[in-house]
Amino acid sequence: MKATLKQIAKELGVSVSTVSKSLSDSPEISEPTKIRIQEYAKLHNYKPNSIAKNLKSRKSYTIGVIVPNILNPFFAKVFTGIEKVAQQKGYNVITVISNESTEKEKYLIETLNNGSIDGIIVSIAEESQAKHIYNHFESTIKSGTPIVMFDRVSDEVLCDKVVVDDYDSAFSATEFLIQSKAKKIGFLTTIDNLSVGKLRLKGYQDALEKHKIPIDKSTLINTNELENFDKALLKLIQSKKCDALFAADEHSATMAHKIALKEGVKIPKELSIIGFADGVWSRRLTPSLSTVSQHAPEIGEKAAHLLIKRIEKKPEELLPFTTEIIKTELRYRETTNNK
Amino acid sequence: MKATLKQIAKELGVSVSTVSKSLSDSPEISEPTKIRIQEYAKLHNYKPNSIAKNLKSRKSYTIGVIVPNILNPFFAKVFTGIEKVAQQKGYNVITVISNESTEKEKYLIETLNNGSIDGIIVSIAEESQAKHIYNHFESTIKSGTPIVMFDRVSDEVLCDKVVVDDYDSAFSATEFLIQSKAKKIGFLTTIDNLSVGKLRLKGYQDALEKHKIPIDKSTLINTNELENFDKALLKLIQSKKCDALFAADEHSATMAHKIALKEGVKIPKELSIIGFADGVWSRRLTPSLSTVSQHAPEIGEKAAHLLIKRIEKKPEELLPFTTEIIKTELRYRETTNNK
DNA sequence: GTGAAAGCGCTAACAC
DNA sequence: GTGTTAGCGCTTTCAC
Repeated sequence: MKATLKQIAKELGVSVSTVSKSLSDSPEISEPTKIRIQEYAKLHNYKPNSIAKNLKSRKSYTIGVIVPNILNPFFAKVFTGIEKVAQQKGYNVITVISNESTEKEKYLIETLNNGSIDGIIVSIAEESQAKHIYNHFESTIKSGTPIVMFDRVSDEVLCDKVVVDDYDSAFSATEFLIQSKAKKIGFLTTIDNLSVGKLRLKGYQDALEKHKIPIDKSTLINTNELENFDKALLKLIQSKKCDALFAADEHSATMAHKIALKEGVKIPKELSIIGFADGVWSRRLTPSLSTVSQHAPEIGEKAAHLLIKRIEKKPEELLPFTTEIIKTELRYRETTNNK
Repeated sequence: MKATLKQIAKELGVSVSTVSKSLSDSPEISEPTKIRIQEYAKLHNYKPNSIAKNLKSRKSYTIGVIVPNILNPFFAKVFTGIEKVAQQKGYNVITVISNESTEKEKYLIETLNNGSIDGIIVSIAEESQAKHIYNHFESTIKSGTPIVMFDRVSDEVLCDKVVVDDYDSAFSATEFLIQSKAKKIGFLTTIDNLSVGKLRLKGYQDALEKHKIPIDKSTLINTNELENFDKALLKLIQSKKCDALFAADEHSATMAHKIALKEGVKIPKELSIIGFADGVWSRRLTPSLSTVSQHAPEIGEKAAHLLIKRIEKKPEELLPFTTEIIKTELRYRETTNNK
């Protein structure tokens, strides 16, 4: 059914190599035969079989992407960036979901690393970060498959990385709250066992310290068990201890928003909220949520560029590993007292 | 670097086929050699090159997925369903984004259909639906690559489909509003040129008709130009003509929510809202949004099952094309007057 | 200018 | 039990 070089060759009474050369417009072949063959190929809708080409070239022109959860709009946005660049550079993207599980992550990376991909872009599963299990990445790299990590990365693995300035942005966001006269700023997180979660907490703490504000542990909610988190948050908001909250992730930010409104707390008059969040939804909330925006598509683009650069480098040139930092942006919306 | 059958064969002084057979545990080979070879392979971390296998078997064990926009949580959720089933059945998923453009859709489907995928799952780009351009799908199917369409499908293309009962659910949702004593129910849509958009409008109209409620065109906002939509919606809400709104898509549903609150309209006392929407965010709004839930992951699972079934069928057995309908569910949250 | 042949890594029918 | 061979579809070197 599908046209192949062989069939075309047979049909036109020439050799396979003549057809191959004609279709790649080689100067070796005479114009008339080239034209004859090209027209025949077009007519029969010939498409070179990419699998055969890949086998020949020992490249798959495919990159594997492992994300913990595509429903998180941050990862979905990063993905659009990856896909865009891959597209431009002629690569396909195979996407798989680790579901935050180390076992699945291991399994996926091993199945991908069998020739079907030229390199991998990954954001580490929560479980792997919590338990510091990274050897599956190391063995993959050792086998010759390059890896680029983004957002959730590990110092223990030598590879290219793309991260956000989590520490700095948490610091600035906290400082912004201080400067807009917040007296007591609470911190909310459900991602305390992630690399990014720790950095955000540190940024918050250091900002308070810089302004000589003592840290009150009772205004810090720090659990990744969502039900307990919600209960603790309700109590904190009912206590009216805080006049501002900094949220390290989407769940805490939106829950703070929701519970405060439910409890009749005026936002931002009585309570300001800033949170890490992506996607259009922070704008859709009423009042709309002030956020730290992570430029997720750029992260994806950068990661794809780094990976493809490493895939396409000549073996002799060695490329030092880099860590790219994408700047965040504070988006002052309606849950903060802006000038 | 990477182990191949050839290398192993050379190293152990046996033939390639002996190695191949040993590794697939063929009974043809004696236990001692099998064990010797298997151990050597494990030691050197041998992995069969899937590209070579695919070339041999003329299958890629990969399915292509074309979505208009992965940032829409509906598509992200469908994707999780596809990925899950693919995973189970040993298939990879190559995901590409048409960005609602016919040209991109055409380009993508053609590049995918070169041997790198065994079949395609697609939700049609808006432009293609608006202009009724479907020949790229037809030619792909004719070339022997099966397609499964979901959500945005076309009667003009013969293939398997998975859809939601858009008409029925719009009908029931409207009827629910009528029964909860709404006097004037407006209709909002920004997806009027999509197949699903038309069905939802029809369901709304027929529900009104059944209850002998005249349709007032001035309460119907129907434009896919978002800025105009928002302006018209603001006017409609300010006019206080309606005491209920049915929204055919996420944008209209959330904008109605946002504008109503901004205008001081009490939800649901003065205005009820039901909308088509997916993802956790409708719950995060205050008041939380009542929705028509589309069971998106199930749609993806079903689509993947249908596609793989068709891919793996023997050529001699013909499989009639089916259209699966996934039931929706009304989620009564806080923007409606529930019993 | 055209074609034969080798080879990418693998499988499998067929010798021996 | 093990090896030889052919072939999946393609590219590319080398002969003619």
